[in-house]
Amino acid sequence: MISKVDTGRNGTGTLNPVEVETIHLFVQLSRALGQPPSVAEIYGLLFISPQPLPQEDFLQRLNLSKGSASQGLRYLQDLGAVRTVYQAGDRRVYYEAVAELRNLVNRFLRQQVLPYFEGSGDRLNRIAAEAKKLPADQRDLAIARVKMLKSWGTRCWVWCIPARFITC
Amino acid sequence: MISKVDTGRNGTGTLNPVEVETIHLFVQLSRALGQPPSVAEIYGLLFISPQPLPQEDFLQRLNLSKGSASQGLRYLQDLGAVRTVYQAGDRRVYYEAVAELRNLVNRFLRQQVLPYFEGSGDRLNRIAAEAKKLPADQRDLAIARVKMLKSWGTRCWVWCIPARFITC
DNA sequence: CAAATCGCTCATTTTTTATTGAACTCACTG
DNA sequence: CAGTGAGTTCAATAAAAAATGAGCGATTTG
Repeated sequence: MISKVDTGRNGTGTLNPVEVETIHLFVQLSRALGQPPSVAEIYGLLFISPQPLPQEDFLQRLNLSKGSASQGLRYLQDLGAVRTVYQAGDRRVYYEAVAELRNLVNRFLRQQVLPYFEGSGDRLNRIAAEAKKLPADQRDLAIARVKMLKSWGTRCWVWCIPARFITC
Repeated sequence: MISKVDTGRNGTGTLNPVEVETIHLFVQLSRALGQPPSVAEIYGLLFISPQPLPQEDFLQRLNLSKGSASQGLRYLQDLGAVRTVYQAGDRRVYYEAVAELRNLVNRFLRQQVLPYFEGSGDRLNRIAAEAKKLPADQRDLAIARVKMLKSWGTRCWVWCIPARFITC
């Protein structure tokens, strides 16, 4: 991946130095955040592209397989990091990056993190119930910790997601 | 891992239900954040423990290997998620969880994320320099995007890290 | 309607990551 | 100073994750 490089405009199957470096940055970042490299490559390329790109571009310019491109784009779309654009007279679906940090962080927290604190199964409430049954020397701390975990869930919202963004 | 369960106080080699559930929650969370399960298990157990624990406890109660416990604890300590406690009359090192969300997030951002935006190699400045050489139709967007990436680095600080925490 | 295009799915393969445990160091202890 | 316990390191192994691509179905085109 990220093998072909040229120095001028991006002909088919090539990446210019700015694209290479940008993609590389996203790939590195993705490691820290536990995201697959192929997804980072896709987002990186879109992030630096002046115009929307069809799937084909990812296959050719990033040397991705059809599967990776398809799944990666879907994942990014679900995450709200990418949106589709319809191009007149072209059957293919074009993609463009949604390049707003706040938006990205919000959605990441909402979709990947919050569920564990507010899962429909209400795991935290179950833990709290169990905690009350513990022997005295463990109970107090356990109850306090569970309360703390609940507050973490709440804090995610308060912290990063201004009211105008809460639409779901 | 997380195999032995009992319902009373935690004898050697066992985990009570609250511990199991808490650990499980952290293990799940760790997936979303790209952290190894063994690290999550260690942190989860410490998080819910009323008193500091020595390495031995992780070997026995979580069934971890010496290597995992040692490396995991070190990793958590480097991250500032765990601190050591000295226990009178015991040669072993005891650990306790640092359970402050802000602290954890700060350190994670500072250590795992920020470096890519402010690396000593100044990757972003190199990208910016390259961007200026691009043909007109790509240059403007590229320059804007690089500026945006720089602002992301800055935003990390402004966002989550009140001045009183910046001590390094 | 046959042929071509686009893109998805998912079983398999490849690659990466995490875990293990034997061998070691260091510091105490009797 | 031999023996023991705590803890680390790191090469080997096991486990998990990511990537691949053949095989589909759906849609368009001539």
